[in-house]
Amino acid sequence: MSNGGQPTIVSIARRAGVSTASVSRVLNGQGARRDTTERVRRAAAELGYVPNAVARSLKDGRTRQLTFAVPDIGNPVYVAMVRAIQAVTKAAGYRLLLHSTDAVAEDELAVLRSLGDRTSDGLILCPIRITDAHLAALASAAGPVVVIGSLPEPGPVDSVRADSVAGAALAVRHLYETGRRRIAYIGGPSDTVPGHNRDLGYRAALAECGLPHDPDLVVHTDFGIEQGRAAAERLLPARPDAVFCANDQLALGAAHALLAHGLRIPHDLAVAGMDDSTLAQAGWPPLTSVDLGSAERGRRAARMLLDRLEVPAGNPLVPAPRTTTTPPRLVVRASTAPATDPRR
Amino acid sequence: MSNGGQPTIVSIARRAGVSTASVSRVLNGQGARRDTTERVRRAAAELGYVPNAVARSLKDGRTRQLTFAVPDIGNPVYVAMVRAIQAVTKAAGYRLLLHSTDAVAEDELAVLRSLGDRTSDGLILCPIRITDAHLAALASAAGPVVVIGSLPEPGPVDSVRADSVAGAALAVRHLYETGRRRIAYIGGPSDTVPGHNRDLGYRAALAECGLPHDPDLVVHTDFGIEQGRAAAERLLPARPDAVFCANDQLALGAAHALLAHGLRIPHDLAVAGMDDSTLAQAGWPPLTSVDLGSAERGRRAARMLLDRLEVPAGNPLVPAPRTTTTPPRLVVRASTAPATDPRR
DNA sequence: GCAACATCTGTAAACGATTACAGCCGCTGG
DNA sequence: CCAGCGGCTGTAATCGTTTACAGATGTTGC
Repeated sequence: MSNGGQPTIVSIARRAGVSTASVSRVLNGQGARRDTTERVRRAAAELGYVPNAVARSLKDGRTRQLTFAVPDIGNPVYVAMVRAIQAVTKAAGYRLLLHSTDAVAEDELAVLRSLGDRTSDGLILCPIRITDAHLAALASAAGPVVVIGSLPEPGPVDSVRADSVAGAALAVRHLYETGRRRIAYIGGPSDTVPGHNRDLGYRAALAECGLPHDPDLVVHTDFGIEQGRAAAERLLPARPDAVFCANDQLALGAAHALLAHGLRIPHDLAVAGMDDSTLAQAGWPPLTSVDLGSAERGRRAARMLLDRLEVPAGNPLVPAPRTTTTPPRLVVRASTAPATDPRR
Repeated sequence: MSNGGQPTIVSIARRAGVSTASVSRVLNGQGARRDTTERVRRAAAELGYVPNAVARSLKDGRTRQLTFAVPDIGNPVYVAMVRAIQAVTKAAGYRLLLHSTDAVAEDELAVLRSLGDRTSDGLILCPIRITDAHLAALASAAGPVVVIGSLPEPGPVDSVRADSVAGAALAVRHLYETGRRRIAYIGGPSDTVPGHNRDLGYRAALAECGLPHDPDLVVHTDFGIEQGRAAAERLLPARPDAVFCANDQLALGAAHALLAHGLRIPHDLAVAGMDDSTLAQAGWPPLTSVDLGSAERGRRAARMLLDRLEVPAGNPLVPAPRTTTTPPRLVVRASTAPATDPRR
């Protein structure tokens, strides 16, 4: 044996005194004479044989591996996706390759290209911005891809998106309905898709509620707890009675800043975030947030990908790319209880 | 082309009018005539050739993939490990397969066995308990394994452990030094290695500080925010002046319960957790915690694994398994500032 | 102009599995 | 007793790469 001593189908064949074809057949449940079957089974067991997945992959052109390219595993939103995806793929007998892109576009494109190396059977890509280069690369991808994020319609591939416009509006409307009138906004970087859309939702809901859009009540910054803290500091002079944040991290930071100033939440100011990550429950007081369905998006993306892979053999009809949207859901917690005096 | 239209080394050879050997050589940087080199390069570019990693793996017996078997990606501690591992493997040109075991021993053993399928070149295993079956499987693993966790000495494989005994002691001593005398403990399941060790550290530090071990001040439960809340409720009648928790999740839950009772942190009670995960910073007030070096453990595990893999060819000397321990580090935050009246 | 040598190139054999095909065997029925 | 048939089995090709070896080509020096 030229390899590391690992038994192969050949060693089994020799030991059992049969051909490699028979070994393969027995081990894969094809018919064989009782005698042969037994000898092969025994030899395999004695040698502790484990089939070489690489060789098998080469033969039948599939690896039973899927890749998930995620921008930042530090963010609980993506953790939720990883979990959901992992659960689906595991159940379907696929392994999961985790690729961290660090939100670098060049890296995302590299992953897309590397689909051609046949290392995995499909890819779930979660880009934070979508450039023309992305669209081009998606259109000519060497295998099935599902994008988690918002592609222009009609997209080149399957995609799952969150409705963050509606989600943001849900939160703002809720703040309005609980009596808030000076609703500040801490937004993420507006050149990202989520950053931009949440912005839109904020403005739309303000308009709908008949509230003016006051630039003094808006701050844009990067996502992060520390950034939320700093942003809240900058907003305080404008005397908001509520702060809506594009993200739970920002909301948590903002809440800390407010509490540090001796303000009471929700008595003096309400705080709401987005994503409904574990951070929202972890906050004090627990934060109202909007669940954009991260886990659900992961689940759906994984399913769509598997659907593409499990086309019954000899079916050349490739269905057109589909897009699905997960509905947002408002999760009300203590941080947005109505102000004690509704007329304040 | 019998496959999905993917160009292979054969298509390039045909197009460039050379043999496959030449193509391979050119593409792998071996010497070749200028003319040949150019023709091959051009043909490859025109066809958009990407080498088939599966075939290559089969040939040279390595996949450049590593597996990380993690109990629960929901836990920030493991997220930190995944991140650190991913960073190291990526830099070394390895892909990372993430396998979620859901802390099921049977599943951990299955991963260990599946090392034999040559899907990945090595495994980082993070078991939550270690049984004899684990030890046996480790000893006969089909490839290099690094365990993150505490193996009996001398271990069958490389391992990286945290010193949670010392870590817990650090926290308890800190509480003592800031004037606390009735230090309660919310522990994790004591049949897990971390659960057990943190327990030991708590007791040791109490003894060292000359404090009695009062069973009324101790509660054991599962890890989780909700569990922390419930546990704190049960502790209150015993009138502790500090709560040390085996985990940030527990600490966060406990803090919530205390605040909900109108108690002030740290004025009335100090709270400290362990792991120094993002939850600790997210808490209000920000929680003192003990960094057990999750990221560092991930990093070291990855490095040790790579060390095993990159043995200069033809070196049959396999070094004995090594064990390394990451030192704990106390991170003091607002939740354990000294009580206002030091004599209370 | 030719020998000696260096450099490049092609042929073919691996890697470990699956599988089409053909051959062999034993059985059944006439 | 033999044709025909069905079930097992073995041989060999295949997946896409890398690489040892041998053969071809070119270069240099005399």
